[in-house]
Amino acid sequence: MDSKIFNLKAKLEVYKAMTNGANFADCPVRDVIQGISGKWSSLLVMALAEKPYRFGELRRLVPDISQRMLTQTLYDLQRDGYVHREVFPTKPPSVEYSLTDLGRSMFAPLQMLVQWAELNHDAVREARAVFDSAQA
Amino acid sequence: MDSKIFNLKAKLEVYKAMTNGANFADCPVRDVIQGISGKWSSLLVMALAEKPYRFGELRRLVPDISQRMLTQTLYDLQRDGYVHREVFPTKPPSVEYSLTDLGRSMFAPLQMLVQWAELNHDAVREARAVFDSAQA
DNA sequence: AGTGCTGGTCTCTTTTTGAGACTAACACTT
DNA sequence: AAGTGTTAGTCTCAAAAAGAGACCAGCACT
Repeated sequence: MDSKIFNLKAKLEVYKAMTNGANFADCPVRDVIQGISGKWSSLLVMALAEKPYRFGELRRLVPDISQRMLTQTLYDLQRDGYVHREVFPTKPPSVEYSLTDLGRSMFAPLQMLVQWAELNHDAVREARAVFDSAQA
Repeated sequence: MDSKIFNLKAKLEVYKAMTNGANFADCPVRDVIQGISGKWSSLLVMALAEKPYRFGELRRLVPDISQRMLTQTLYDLQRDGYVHREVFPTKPPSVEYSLTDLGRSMFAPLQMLVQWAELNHDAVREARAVFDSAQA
């Protein structure tokens, strides 16, 4: 019998209707936030907010990023319009990455979060310690 | 000969020394940011900022999260002290998730970023369109 | 000729995530 | 009493993403 399955489907439709306009599935905010919430994105934006950097400089500045992820994250940031990539015809050619106006504009609120992180690092670390010892 | 390797190692030490105090490898900010920069973390914090939710409600609110990732992200947020988890002895037992004071405190700067995302969604989308057509 | 620099790409392995079946204990319906 | 529904998860397996490291071209310096 698929009466069970049918009922389930009906319920799902109800849920969909109930949450329409209030759910987060097709949210423009998500579209933007996901682009900057990657593991390395915010870090690179923070670095580039200080000053433009070359590829190798960034690699040395963030030693535990793989070259592969550095390339890709910079590519993604460039695609979303946060970062400008400029190739200089030196030998060997060098590539400089810098924030665009959009990137700088996005860095402003990001910096709020970074400041919060600085101030509350200890609180988070203690929360972890408490939680871990409670679990044990 | 490993003179090549030796030189490389020496250089790496130099780089390490050069960037000490200025690199991002052991940054307390990173420690905090990474915890909230996951794919689902900020989204769930945003939802819980509105009001407390139960497990199933969150799942319906964010239809494209897997149950597995919902469980795990909530666990991580709880461990870092952003989220409080309370089990009610109903039948079947229900579990309510809510933001802690730390969570609400973190949501304040996060909201700045969300507002920026709302305002600049179109700019990002256009940057992508421009970039993609330039690549083609 | 050998070594280094540049900014990558390619391949392989490990980790993370997603999809979906499955659970226990109880309530309500039939 | 059997069947269905609810709850908040866990478990397993497949797919996607990330990390590690070799490799590349082109030129400079020794």
